[in-house]
Amino acid sequence: MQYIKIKNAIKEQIQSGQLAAGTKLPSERKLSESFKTTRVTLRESLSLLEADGLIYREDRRGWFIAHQALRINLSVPFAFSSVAKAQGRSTMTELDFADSVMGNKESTQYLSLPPFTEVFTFGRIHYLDGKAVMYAEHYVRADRVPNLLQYPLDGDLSSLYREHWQLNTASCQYSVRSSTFDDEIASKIKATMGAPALRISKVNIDEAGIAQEYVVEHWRHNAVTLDMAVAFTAL
Amino acid sequence: MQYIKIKNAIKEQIQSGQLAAGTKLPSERKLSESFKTTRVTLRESLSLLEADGLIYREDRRGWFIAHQALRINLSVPFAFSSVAKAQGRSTMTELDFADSVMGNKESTQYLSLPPFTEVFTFGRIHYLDGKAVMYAEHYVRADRVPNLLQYPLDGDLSSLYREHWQLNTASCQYSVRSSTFDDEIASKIKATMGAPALRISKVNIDEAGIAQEYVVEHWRHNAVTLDMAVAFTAL
DNA sequence: TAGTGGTCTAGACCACAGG
DNA sequence: CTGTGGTCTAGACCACTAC
Repeated sequence: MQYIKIKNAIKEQIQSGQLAAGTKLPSERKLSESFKTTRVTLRESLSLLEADGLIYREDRRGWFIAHQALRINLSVPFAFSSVAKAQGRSTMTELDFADSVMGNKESTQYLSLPPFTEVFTFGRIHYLDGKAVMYAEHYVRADRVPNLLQYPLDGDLSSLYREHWQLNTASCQYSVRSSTFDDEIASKIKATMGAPALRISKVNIDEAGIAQEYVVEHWRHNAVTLDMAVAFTAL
Repeated sequence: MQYIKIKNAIKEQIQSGQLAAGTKLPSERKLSESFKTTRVTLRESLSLLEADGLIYREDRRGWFIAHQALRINLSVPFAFSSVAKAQGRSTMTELDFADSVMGNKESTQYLSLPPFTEVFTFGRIHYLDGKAVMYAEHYVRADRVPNLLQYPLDGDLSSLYREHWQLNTASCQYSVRSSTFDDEIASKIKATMGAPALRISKVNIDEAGIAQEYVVEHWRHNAVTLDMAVAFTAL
């Protein structure tokens, strides 16, 4: 099981702090040579480290030392950028597309809308320390946010909703599961198809109990740790 | 990219409902032959399907069609067995080990204990529909549950704590992240080392706000989906 | 243009599972 | 004992990245 040994050797190098996050590893050919093995075996080690979250890859660009995971506390309302800033990380958000469409099955279901209702949908790419770590698909009830698409969609959305339409999120419903990147999303965040991902879906509900936005976030699996506090009401 | 095509072919077979959950796939050699490729490429496809959660493997036994994920709602107190039963699934819990030790760094930290405090620790293997899906490590303040180790530890723990020591969990702190199985845990649940996993850590806190138990759950990544509802107090 | 990662082939040996 | 999955070798070609 030399691929285990290789994995551990690389792991030690990383954890000893020799290598800064974001550093590119040597090429697979060089690594396989220095470990006296073949690329196939070496890639086995790299895949393990990727699954472990210690390294990640950018499609056709190579392997890089992973950054520390961002910690997100789901128990409080949060904006990606402010959470990151509080942890000393830099962020950027990029609008991928925006459109007005007939709601699909998922969005109408989560937003409790009748079929064929208009929804605004848009996709955003989120960067952490210069690296794309998450892709978010948004679905918003069109009747609640008229002309949404005329506003800038690459900033803090909750502020936008509040300022222009007096909408606040009073509660959220989350669903979290492990998944992988499909072809389309992988290419948007320069990941490889099939790479491990964390899928977080979120329904934002206003004070009146009406679901107004449905978001599906696709995270590079090692980029985030979710925290939450739950208080049980007396039974 | 034939491994994509093979992946999709197998995926279709599974999703068309031809194959029941838990069914073993044909051997890798047979599959690679019928897809006219090599085992290396075929295993690439299988790995993708594993990451996708459609199949899983048991070490050296082969590949199996995955069951549907268990949905767990973290917002309410729950027992593994009752949640599963409500979803029509059968469960079993097995005690792996139980011991009294000096708390390690992690457990003393999460339980807010001074160093060198005694804690009870035990491990449990959780089965869903006959398959091992999760391994849980428990750390409990010894002073709160005297003689804990003399009681049966393969049942519902919250009932046990309540009946014998009048302990209730009033709130929980969760932390969720993607990870992989290490050698030890993999072998306990017959997974393979490095297979994708979901790591859920939980601190149970009583009515007085004292942390009494720290639990780390290691889930086969496709075996569970986490739901939660969060209400934000007015700001 | 040179080198890289992504993909693929055609074998091989071993330890373990299951009969 | 047979067949299986786990591991490994020594190549190869292509499309893309980085220069």
